[in-house]
Amino acid sequence: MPAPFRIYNTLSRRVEDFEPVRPGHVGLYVCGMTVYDRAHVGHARAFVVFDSFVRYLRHREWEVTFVRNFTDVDDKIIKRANERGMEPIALAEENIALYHQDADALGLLHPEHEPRVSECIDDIQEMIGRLVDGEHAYVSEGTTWYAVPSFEEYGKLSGQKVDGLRSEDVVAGKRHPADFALWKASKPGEPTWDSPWGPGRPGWHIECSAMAKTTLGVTIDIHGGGLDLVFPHHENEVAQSEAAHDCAFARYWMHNGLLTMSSGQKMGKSLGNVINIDEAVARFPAEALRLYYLQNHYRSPLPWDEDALPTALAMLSRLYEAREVAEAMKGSEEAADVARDLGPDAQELIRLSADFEDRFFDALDEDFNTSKALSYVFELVRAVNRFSNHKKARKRGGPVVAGALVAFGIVRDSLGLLAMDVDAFMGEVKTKRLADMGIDPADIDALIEERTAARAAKDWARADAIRAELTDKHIEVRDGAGGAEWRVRLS
RNA sequence: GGCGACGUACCCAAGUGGUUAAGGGGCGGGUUUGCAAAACCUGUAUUCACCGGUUCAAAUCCGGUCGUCGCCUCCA
Repeated sequence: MPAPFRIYNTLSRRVEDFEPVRPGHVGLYVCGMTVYDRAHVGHARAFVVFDSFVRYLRHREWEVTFVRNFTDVDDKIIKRANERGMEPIALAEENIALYHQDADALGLLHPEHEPRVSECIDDIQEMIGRLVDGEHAYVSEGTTWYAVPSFEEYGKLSGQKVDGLRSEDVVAGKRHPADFALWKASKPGEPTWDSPWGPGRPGWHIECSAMAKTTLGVTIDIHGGGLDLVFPHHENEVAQSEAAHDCAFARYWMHNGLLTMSSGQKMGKSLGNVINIDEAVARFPAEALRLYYLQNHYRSPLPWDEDALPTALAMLSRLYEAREVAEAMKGSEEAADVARDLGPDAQELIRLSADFEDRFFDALDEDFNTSKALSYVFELVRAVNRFSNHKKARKRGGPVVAGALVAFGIVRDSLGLLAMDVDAFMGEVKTKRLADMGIDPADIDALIEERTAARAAKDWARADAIRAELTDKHIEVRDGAGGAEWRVRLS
C-alpha cells in the first residue's frame, strides 16, 4: 500500500490529503517548455522539484505515470525561427534535443510520456470540436475562440475575475476580451494543419488540455508547473477541459515558486538575466544544483546569486564525505555490543538512524517539505562524523553506521541526491571547478609531488610555501595516513 | 487599478498556538595537526519587519502600517 501524503493545492489554497483517482496510482502532468530557446536554471527548478517528487512517490510505493510535454508550435518559436531563417518545427526539434541533453545532465528521470503539440493535432482538434459543439467556442474570421463567459467557474484556480483583468487589445472577431484562441487561422510561413475550422494551428493553452487527456484521462491527479503559469495558462486549461468533459480536470494543482535574482526580480528570458542549465552544470556537479533547489521548500521564491552553487556544493560535499567515512568503517559484531563499548556517540547515531526514515518521510509527506527532510540528513551526518572521531570506530564501527548508510540510500532513492559513488563525485568536482578556474590539474599534481618530497626531507619552509601557492589556486591539501590528497576548495 | 504570496540571525532557511526558535553556509574561539585541511566542540536571534488586539500562552491567530515579490502580456 502506498503511503498517504498531503500536498498544497493551489485550487483550494490549502494543504490537503491526497486522494487519487485510481487507488495506488498518481497521474502527474507537468508543463514542460516552449522550446524556442535553451532551458535555464529557473526551468531547472521546476524540472528538479517534480523529478524528486516522482522519485519520492515511487519510493513510497505509488505507481506514477509522469507526463511532461513540449510546446513546439507557438508564436515565439515561429518568431525566433523566422529571425534565424529556419523552419519553426526544425528550431523546436533542435531545442528539444538540447533539452534532452540538459535533462540528462541534471539526472532527470524520463517521463512516461513527452508529448509534443505537433504530434497531438488530432487530439487537439477532437477537443476543440467538443467545445464548439458544446457552444463553449466559436469561429470568427478563421480563428476559433474559447468563449470565457460560457464557463461559469472561470477564475476558480487563479482567483482572477474576468472583469478585473486589464484591458486588452481589441482583436477583430473576439467577443469577450478574456476569450482566447483555440485554433489560429494560418498565416504564410507558419506551421499549418487542416481542420474543420479552416487551416491553422493550435492556440497556446489547448495543447496541455488535450495531451493531459490523451496520456492520463479526463481527470488527472496532479497538475504541476511554475507559479507563473497559474494565470492564464492553467486557468484556461481548466476552462477547456472541464467544459469539454464536464468533470474535474485536475484534482490537485502543484506550483513551484520562481527563482529570483539577488535584485529580487525573477529570472526570466524577457528580463535578460538568465543562466542556462548547461552553463551551470559545466561549472558545478548537477547534484549541487539539485541540492540547492531542494534545500528550500518548493513553493517559496528561491534567491539566486553567485554564491548559491558554491554553497550548495559545500553542503553536498559534506554529505558525500560523511557517507564515505561511514562506508569505510569495518566490523562484524552486533551493533549494540559495539555501541556499549564505544559510548554515547555510537548510541546516539544508532538512535538517529533508527528514527530517520519516519522523520524524513513525515517531512516529505507534509507538502513535500524537502528543506525539513534534509535538515534530518544533516543531523545524521554530524552524528556519523562525531562517531567517526572515535579511534576504534574505523575498525569496529561498521555495524553502528549501517543504519546511517541505509538512510543515505533512502535519500538517494527518494530525492536523487547522493546518486554517485564518492570517487566519481570528487572527480567531477575537480574537473569542473578546475576548468572553471582555468587551472590545469597536472600543474597541481606536480606541486603536490614537489611538496611531498619537501616534507620527506623535512623542508617545512618549502612545503608550506607550496601549500600557500596551492591555497592561492583554491586547492586544499590534506595530509593523511596514505599520503597527500588534494581537493578543490569549495567556498 | 485587480488578484495573490511573503518579510525569522551576516547569508540561505525550517518552524504556523505551549519544553532551551531546526538545518546549512559564513565568521570568531578551542580540540587535532610539523604547518594545514577535514571532522568534532563552542560562540554567533531573550527573539521572529513594525504597531495594536485575542489568549493563561503567539514567530505562529486577528486588525492596521511599512517593505519586497509574483500574476493580470510570453514565461518553469
